[in-house]
Amino acid sequence: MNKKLSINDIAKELNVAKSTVSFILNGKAKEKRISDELTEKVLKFVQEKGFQLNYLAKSLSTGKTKMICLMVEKISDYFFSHIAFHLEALAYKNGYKIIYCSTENDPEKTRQLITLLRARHIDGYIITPPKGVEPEINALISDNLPVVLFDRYLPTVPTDYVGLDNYKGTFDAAELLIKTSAKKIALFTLSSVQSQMEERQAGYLDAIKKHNLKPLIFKVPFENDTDTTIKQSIQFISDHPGLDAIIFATNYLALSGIKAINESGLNMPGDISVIAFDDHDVFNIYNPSISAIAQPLDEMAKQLFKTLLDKLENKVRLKDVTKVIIQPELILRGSTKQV
Amino acid sequence: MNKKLSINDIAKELNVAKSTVSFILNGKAKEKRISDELTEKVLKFVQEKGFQLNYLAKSLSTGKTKMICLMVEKISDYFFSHIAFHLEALAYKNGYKIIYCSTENDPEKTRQLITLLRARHIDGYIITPPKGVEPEINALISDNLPVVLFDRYLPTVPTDYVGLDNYKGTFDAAELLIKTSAKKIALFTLSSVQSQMEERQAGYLDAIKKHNLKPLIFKVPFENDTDTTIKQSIQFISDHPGLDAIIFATNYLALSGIKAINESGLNMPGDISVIAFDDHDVFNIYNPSISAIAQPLDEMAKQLFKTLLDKLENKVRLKDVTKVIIQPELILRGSTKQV
DNA sequence: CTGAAAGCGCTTACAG
DNA sequence: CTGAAAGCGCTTACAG
Repeated sequence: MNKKLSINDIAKELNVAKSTVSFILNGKAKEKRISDELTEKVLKFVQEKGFQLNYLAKSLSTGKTKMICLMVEKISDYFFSHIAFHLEALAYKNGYKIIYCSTENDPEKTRQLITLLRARHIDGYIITPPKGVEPEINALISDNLPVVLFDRYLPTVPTDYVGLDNYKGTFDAAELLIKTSAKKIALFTLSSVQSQMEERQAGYLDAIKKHNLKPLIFKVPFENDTDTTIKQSIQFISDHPGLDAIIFATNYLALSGIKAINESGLNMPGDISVIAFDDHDVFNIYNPSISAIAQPLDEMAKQLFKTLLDKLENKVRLKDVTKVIIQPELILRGSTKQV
Repeated sequence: MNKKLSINDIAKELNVAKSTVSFILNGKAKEKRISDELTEKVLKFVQEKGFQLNYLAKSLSTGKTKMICLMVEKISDYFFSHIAFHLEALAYKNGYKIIYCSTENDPEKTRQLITLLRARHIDGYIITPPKGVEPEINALISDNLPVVLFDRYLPTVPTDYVGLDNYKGTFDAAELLIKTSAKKIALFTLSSVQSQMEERQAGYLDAIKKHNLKPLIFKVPFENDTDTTIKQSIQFISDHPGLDAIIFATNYLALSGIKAINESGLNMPGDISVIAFDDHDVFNIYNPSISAIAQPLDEMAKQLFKTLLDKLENKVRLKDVTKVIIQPELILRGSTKQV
């Protein structure tokens, strides 16, 4: 009873050709001019027996695994785990399974992951790439594997990309703060050369410049743990008296920064206004609630999957490069003064 | 150049038997008494060419895919996404890939997922099961597929389980609150029959009973959205004046509840003490910081993977059932009074 | 150590 | 519509 049924068994049992069964199971009955009667009969039998095609065998002969890889910086991050959830629904609806993995922004680890996954014959890749893996990603592309980068891109890799208009996010946030008459606005960001971080910094700088203010940037070392970031944030705040607003370039920097603001005995938004990049469940719960530049997670996942699927199903030619830039949403809450 | 090398090509190129190459690649050179010289030669060639075994073909003939399924309630939940991250490291180190999916606690969806994954010949399953899928999980087990349940279990399914000592978590939390002389302690939990929720409730009830207090339980409907939960929490709090402590049975209930406490104009811990089940990054950041009954994520993932791997590698017989109960850690922070 | 061979369970031209 | 057959790229007894 443990023995799995195969397409062969079915063919024998029903006295039809193996190929006929295969055609019917793949919905090619009409195309192959197989009688409705026979089609019915086979389908019914398969139903009753609870027969499932062996996907391994199918994959081996078709070359398609119907699996995609979701390679993010860290699957436990709020942003990535939510993208994963939305992506899952879309993938499964279209018959795809998702294998996830975390690069931890380490090029060497990322290279190994790509190698491992290639051996598995994954059909397509969604990747938040660290710098330094350009050759490996280009190799995927030149082997005709669809690759969609997201959240950050690599300038020298000509492939699909889905990401936020990061520049607009910080630009608008800075202008909003200026409208609430903030004069000394800092950006807390990462000491990182990732494209999305550079865009966020550029947006901030341009807004500051436009209004003839002085930029003030605190770069948090990428490898910091939370406690260190909090300590350094407290130090920065005390080194810059009169600081009246902070834009945080990521939500976890915001969480540490808010702790630092509290510990410095400052009030939000009375002493200091705050806007965080990337919304987070708790920003709404916090007291005061925290303003945020939100990335529309659902929309982003949709665009990501659509872009990949178009390639997987050959609706778009592999060589055609699609860039989707999603508009951020500035959500004002209690941590910023009213305009 | 795009054509992938196969084991056949290598055999021809090097003028050796295909089987020899296969043996060498699978580390059976010694066992098969193949000369070191030949082994070297093949390995070197493979290195140079960057040859990768086609895993699909290998899987088809061995019946093993070296893939495991992580089926959780919702991959974007803090707890599950962190388990996913820890599990990933362990899995990859051992040559396994992980396919994730979310049951959303829906038995019908879960059944479909199991069917889909079975067709993919996944080697093993880690599942947080909703009630109602007992037959499907039992079917996996009787087909000799390793299944480890976690976070919650199904009493009628005799298989491995890794979970927290939920009872002890709430029991200790309630006793701690009683020590801080709280008299009117409520439990906010879900209207859910999941085992872990029942254990948490039992722990609370027993501690309350032991100290001759009156239990006070608020069951939040499972299908609530956040805003509804907040509103209902505010209502509950106002319906119960003198409430001086709340234990939240999940971290997201705590987040809503804390919002409700704020909006009710109450102070933590002055008016009301709070302890949340499941720690969360932001509990440490919040002002005041929030006490929590922490699940050791790293330890839990380790035990989960070890339990599964023991079965996958036949270190433990399939029929032997392992139950691992992990001790919670009560982390006291600013939201509870000092003892 | 080698080689030929069967088998894993599918798909897909091809001839009828 | 059917059937025989090759092929996908491996693994693994088996005989030498």
